[in-house]
Amino acid sequence: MNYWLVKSEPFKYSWDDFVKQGVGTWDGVRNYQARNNLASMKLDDLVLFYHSNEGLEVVGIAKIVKEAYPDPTTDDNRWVVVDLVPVEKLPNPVTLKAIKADERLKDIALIRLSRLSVQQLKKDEFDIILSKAYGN
DNA sequence: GCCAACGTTGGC
DNA sequence: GCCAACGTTGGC
Repeated sequence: MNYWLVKSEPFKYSWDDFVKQGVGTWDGVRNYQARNNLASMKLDDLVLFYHSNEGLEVVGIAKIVKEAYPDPTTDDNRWVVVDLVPVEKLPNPVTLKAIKADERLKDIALIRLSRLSVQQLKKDEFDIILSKAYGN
């Protein structure tokens, strides 16, 4: 089982849009590193949903329901998408600020590679973020 | 709205 | 194959 974090700008595609839709296709990735991560996602992997630009916080958990297949929004066969479904909205969103403030999360891609839109998380990092979401 | 970080493109 | 120029992302 792997753990991931994806970023979306809420005014384009927010967590609420995602929930309304039920199944979300993660399309439009045009970056090789992000694409490679998409291609590595396995069924039932868990994915944190982060709002970039506005909100700047992890808002929910999703999971993979369909592994990588060619991106239907382009003819270019280099790009792939995955399908996700919402699992749960976090009771307390975890802000970028809170993540930055945690010594144990210093090295996660969200901080180190802030521009990467699809990132892998270690289980530890995933658990730390969730503990903040469910703790007080 | 600015700017840093980083990926991509294209000339040589 | 290097590197400058440029575009994009995303935090502030």
